[in-house]
Amino acid sequence: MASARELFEQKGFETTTIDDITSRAQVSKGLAYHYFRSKDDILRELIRARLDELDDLIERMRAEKSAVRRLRILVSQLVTELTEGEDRQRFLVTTFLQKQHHKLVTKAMQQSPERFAALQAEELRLLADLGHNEAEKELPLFRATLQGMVMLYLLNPHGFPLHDVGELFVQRYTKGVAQND
Amino acid sequence: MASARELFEQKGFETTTIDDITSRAQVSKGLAYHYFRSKDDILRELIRARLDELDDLIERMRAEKSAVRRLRILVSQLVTELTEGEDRQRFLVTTFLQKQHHKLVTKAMQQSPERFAALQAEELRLLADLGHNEAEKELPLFRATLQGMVMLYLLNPHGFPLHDVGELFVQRYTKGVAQND
Amino acid sequence: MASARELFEQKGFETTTIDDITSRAQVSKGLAYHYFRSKDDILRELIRARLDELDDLIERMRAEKSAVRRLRILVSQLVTELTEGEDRQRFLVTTFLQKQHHKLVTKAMQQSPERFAALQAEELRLLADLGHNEAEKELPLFRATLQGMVMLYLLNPHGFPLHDVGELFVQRYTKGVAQND
Amino acid sequence: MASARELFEQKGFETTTIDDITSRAQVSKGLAYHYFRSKDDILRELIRARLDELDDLIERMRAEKSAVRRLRILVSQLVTELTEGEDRQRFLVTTFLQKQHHKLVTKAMQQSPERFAALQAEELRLLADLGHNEAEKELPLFRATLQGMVMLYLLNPHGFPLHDVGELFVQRYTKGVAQND
DNA sequence: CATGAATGAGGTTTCATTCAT
DNA sequence: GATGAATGAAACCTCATTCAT
Repeated sequence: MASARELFEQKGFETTTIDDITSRAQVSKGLAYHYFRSKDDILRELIRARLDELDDLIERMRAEKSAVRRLRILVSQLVTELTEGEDRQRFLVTTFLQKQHHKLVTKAMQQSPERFAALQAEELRLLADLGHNEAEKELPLFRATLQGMVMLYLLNPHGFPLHDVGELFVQRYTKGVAQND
Repeated sequence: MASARELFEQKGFETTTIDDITSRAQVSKGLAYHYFRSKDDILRELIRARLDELDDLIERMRAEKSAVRRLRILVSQLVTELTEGEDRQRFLVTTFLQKQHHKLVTKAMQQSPERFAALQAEELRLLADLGHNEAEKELPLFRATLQGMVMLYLLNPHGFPLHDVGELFVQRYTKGVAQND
Repeated sequence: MASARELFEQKGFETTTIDDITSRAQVSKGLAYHYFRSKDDILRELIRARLDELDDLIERMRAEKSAVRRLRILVSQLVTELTEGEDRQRFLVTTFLQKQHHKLVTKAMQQSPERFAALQAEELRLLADLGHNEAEKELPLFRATLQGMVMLYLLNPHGFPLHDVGELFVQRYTKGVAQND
Repeated sequence: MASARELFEQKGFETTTIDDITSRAQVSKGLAYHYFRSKDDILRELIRARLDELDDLIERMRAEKSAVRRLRILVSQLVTELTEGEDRQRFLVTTFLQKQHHKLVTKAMQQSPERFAALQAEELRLLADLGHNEAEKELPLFRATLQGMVMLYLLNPHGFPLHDVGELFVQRYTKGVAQND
């Protein structure tokens, strides 16, 4: 799975062959099919593993009391993931977008829908705690800006001032909130 | 090219075969190679055609005096493109993101770099006219939010209130600006 | 198709590879798939071609007036096919029998069901003309014996006196019938 | 062996995998190779087991005095085997026919050639007792009809009146023979 | 300008068999 | 006896590309 992930990230799913994967992992081609039913199945497992990581983020946000610090957790998670695993994020975004993977992605996401509900709940609570009286209305815009930061960075890493924009984003959403709230 | 575009949008580039394209276009396989050097070449041409469309947007923004209306042009262009050509936008975003297309995309973009400079200039002017004294600093965040709207809509068209968010976005950026400014 | 037929007859369908077929036919593997959708499709076409040959037999029986001579046509057709194309008959019988080919065979047969009706009509007429007042009742036994000759010959060509048994079969069914009827 | 037999009968020998067999039998793949040298070896054993069953038939014919009843034993054995184990018979016939199994079949048959001699002797005695003065000459035709009944039934079970034809066959061969002979 | 037959490298997948445990 | 991870050869099939016509 590690080999597959690295190659998918570097060359894309369709462009990576089973041979690529198994020879990088130093196992036989047959073994791959002993553990995975198909190439698609490998992708499925990778996505599942990725979604599992969300739980950690949710946990950390739940544990933190201060709204401002929760916002910082969210933003710094995003910044870290991007700067440390640019290719990975690129791969994930394109995979989730591509229509031909839609079924596969949907199925993987439905395996634990409560995860997404929990994340959304955390985000709503965050916005409310930051002083928004219409958190539901604000949420999509809030999310859009975060997601857009990801996108613009991925499209042109050197041309997008990720840290600065992140900081600006935090400032904008914490204006008028006591740092220790 | 129309057939290719439709198929790329529906099934993705790698998954679409020359046979798919030519049989949809009701021409022979040989003819495709009479006009295009390779499958990649078809993609190249499609991207070029797409980038040409940017000029129109720039032109319309240049022609409009009111900053608020210019902002509305930008947002409504985005909304229209998304709602009328969801698949197309999805395809474009993924193509631009994917590493294996990077060379191809870069080359297409370098064929007229002034285009992007012009668009950026328009956006800066817009922000300044809307009252931002540090337009350069604001621009990335401004763009991120727009780009993020695109992304969230593409990831889940029915779950993202595109029109509402667009409206909210316009309001936020026009706060304190006279409508006829 | 000729190469495929020969190889299927010699080595069986599953045991014959596309490579076997194309290298015997001295064409590329790709070409086989230009004309046939799959390996199964090749088999389908071969069966169809075989069934077409039935028409010739039916025609010859229709043209002949004498019942005895018609019986001789039927038997000698069987003998000739067996002695001249032992492997071919073996292949056909096993193909028609095998459950995994059932769908394929059924479909091929349904493409012209009138053929089998015509053959059956000819056989009934033959039995009636040979003096059987209950031709319908006799037909299955008549056919069984013919089919059994095929089988026993195929199971052990050198151990089964095909010509003698054929002659005996003709005699038994023409007993009491004037040679010139 | 039971799992193998059932699967071979349903899907054919080549189409059945060792995995199919062992997972149906709920044992490990390794265990299959502990008991059988190869997949072919499993088939070999199955054929041997089948041939052993012939002894029972021979025994029952030897034990019966009345020729007519012996004939009935033979025919009813055939009818029972067909109606109760259609797939099995189909599989056996195709296996014996297929050239690629020839060696294997031949070897299995040579392990007790006396069996076939005994059966043939019984059949000859039967024909003689039924009043045929040239039993040797009649035998192939006699066998052909029986074998043909098997074939026609297997080719189209619902379309072939097995019981009626069996009865007609018995009548024809017992014409003029006292029932208690 | 137009066709489609032809190629062949390379892709995914299957499977009998082996072997360390 | 029993397991199942591991192998690798070989199967079917795909497809971008070429080229004679």
